[in-house]
Amino acid sequence: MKQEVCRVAISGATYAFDKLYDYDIPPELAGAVVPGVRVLIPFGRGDRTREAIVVRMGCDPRAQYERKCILEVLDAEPVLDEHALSLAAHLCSTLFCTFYDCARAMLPAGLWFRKTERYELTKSTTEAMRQELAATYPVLQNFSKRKRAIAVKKLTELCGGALPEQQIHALVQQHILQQTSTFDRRMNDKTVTMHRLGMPYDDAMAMAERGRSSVRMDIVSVLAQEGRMSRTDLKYMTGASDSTIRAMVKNGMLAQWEEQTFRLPEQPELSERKEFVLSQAQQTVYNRMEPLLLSGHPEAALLFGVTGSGKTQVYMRLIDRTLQAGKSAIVLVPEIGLTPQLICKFMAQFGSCTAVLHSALSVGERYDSWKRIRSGEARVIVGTRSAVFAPAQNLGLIILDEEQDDAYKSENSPRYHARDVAKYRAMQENAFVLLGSATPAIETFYGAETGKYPVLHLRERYSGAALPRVTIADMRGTIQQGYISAIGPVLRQAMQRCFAEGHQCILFLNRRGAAKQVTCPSCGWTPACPSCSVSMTYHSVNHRLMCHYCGKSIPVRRTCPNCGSTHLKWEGTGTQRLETELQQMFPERKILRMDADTTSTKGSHAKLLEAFAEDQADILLGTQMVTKGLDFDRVTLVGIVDADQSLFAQDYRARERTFSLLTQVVGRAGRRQTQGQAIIQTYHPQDEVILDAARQDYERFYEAEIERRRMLQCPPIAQLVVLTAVGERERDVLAALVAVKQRMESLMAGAFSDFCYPILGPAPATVVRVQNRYRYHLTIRCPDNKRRRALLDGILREAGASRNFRGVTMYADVNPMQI
DNA sequence: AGCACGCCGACT
DNA sequence: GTCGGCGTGCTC
Repeated sequence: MKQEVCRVAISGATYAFDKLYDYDIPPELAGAVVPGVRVLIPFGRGDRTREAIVVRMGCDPRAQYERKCILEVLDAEPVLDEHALSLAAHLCSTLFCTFYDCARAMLPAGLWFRKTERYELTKSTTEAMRQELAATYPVLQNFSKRKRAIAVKKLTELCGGALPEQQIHALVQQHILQQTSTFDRRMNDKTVTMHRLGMPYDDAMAMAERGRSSVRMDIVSVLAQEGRMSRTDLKYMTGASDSTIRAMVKNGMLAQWEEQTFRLPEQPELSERKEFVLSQAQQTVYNRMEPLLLSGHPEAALLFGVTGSGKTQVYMRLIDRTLQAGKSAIVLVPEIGLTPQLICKFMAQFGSCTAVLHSALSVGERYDSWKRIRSGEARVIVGTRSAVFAPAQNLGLIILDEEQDDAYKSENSPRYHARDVAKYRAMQENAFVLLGSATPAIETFYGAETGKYPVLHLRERYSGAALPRVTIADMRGTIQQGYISAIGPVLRQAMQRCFAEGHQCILFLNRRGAAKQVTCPSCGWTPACPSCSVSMTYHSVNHRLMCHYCGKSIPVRRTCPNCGSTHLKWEGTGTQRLETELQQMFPERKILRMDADTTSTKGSHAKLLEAFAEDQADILLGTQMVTKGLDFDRVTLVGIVDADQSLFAQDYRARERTFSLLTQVVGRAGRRQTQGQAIIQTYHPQDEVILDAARQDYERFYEAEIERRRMLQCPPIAQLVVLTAVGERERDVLAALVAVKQRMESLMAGAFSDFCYPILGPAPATVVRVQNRYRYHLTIRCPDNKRRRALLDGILREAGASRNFRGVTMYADVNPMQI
């Protein structure tokens, strides 16, 4: 009988040596080795055991090397089916990532195994030999013939904290000891480490004072106040490090235990399916989509519906039809935490055949969902970005809600866009991709315009509510009029009127966090993070300065360390400061603030929204978070405090993001009978983006923007590949990029003369230094084709293998969201 | 990455 | 003489 062979992708490979390796299949494993199962194989000179995935049967026919043998098969059934394997291969070649990067994105974490390395005496070692050798190698005292293998961790402990590596190495060489590895399933529930004081307050404080440790004293007083706190929060509040807390647990000052993390409430009552009636407009677009869904070919469409036009009902009807046709559907949402209302609707409608995939689930829960999906039991899958990989059986429909959202692009390897993956899957599995948005991504609309897929419009709000009346409030000159406030006179009056009518309002701050910077007016000093090239911002909750990139925090200073001035200035309109200001402006009104600070604990987001919906506050104040999928009957006024903030970022998508944001926020006003009002405060009332957003005129915005993209040669007109280098030594990082640029240019002059495009850079990344690592990049503006893949593949493999680039890692990102 | 092999300095 | 430094090249 012919010797069986297969080709595998190995775990833990870098891009430089990530390729298929051929292995023999021992006869006893013959039936068990099929494409998609994970196996253990010996790899490298040292034949260390590694995990691998069988990608296909057979081998490289021209192979002249000797093959090794598969050791073990880990799965009874493939974890990746044929579609998934070919999708992974496609992602590797287009996104320049390793096969295992893809596998990690596609499979639930609960499936991964933890490798435990153990040592044991070899069979041929006698007790006499062991005793004799123990004189020279004391580590042998821990072993006996009867005892099973000892895990490295245990052995380290037995040897007093340090593993005697030389001894072990020598003993392995002499075939006295051998290493074995086992892979244990880890399915631990997601838990959070909690702390409280481990002794009475006075004793703990005395201990901390004796050690003259201010951090410990802080920890003790914070815990005395709060009683109990998670380790994450404790670190946030006090700036303590893990090691400090661990030491305090060890000496008894703190107690520690594990607690289950919050989970989304399991299915809200499996109520009877609500029959809903589609409006005329909804029915019209549904009628156009149904044939696409049932065509049996790959299809796509853009559902372009203004905010409040009832896209969700159309989705529901489509999913219903998909299920009737015996197929399954995947619904992607940008961020599950922000759309609890949507999830509940789906759960209520499709009940037990729904599976939700998101990060708040425990590892075990996610694994269970994955199994339910793979078995075909769950046929409606609602989830975030990575749910696009869900092993849906007989896939018929993929919906991307709010398809323009940046959250659909992965920030780390594999750097995929869920929209592209959805299209690829649709292509393979003859499914229908529906992109839904009120402000489609420029590239999506471009695709529709160039005839790749149809656009279906929902131009009116469901139930005929009018779009809000939008006012642009010119903020120029308000300071001269005596208003130093962030709330200008126009918005202020509108708010007063709104409250007088007994309504609620939403105020939107156009920035990421509660940014509040500290500066010294006399010398210009500003606190900078010691490990990142950004300044630190003030957080009132813990009264500390924080770095938003690495999370480091330091206590607030009263004096400038540079010049000694005691008049430090607190700058910027963070949500926190605005809250204070609003409270003074409207003392009798209740304000809910929603930002990274107030929603740091899981579930607090939903609680805040609930409180607002139940009328417990008059003003909802927040950042990006208030823009998503909220639907409140009594909100008639929306104020955008600082519309300009995101307008002038230097990257090419800044205008698009601003337009989308403003349009979404404006759409939050008046979703029922009453016509709402939106007020956009700006210092640039003439800017086209502001004007177009105020008019809610997407097409006009699109025309201007696509023209800009054409001028700038940016996506979707041209494509960008950004090569980033990261390393601790700045000049090494730059040198590596200069070398790579030269190499590419010489290739483009020679073997790749048919693929010659300008290379820009090296340029510093937006934040040059993060956690003491410098990042620079090259930008190549070139089309996506075989030649590009070949060129970049070669470059990245060379760079990864080269010794000259030690300490510098390099990766490519295709059409990144931010440059 | 992680490991073995190989070729030069300061030790028993 | 040898133990061990880390530069180099390979991984089916």
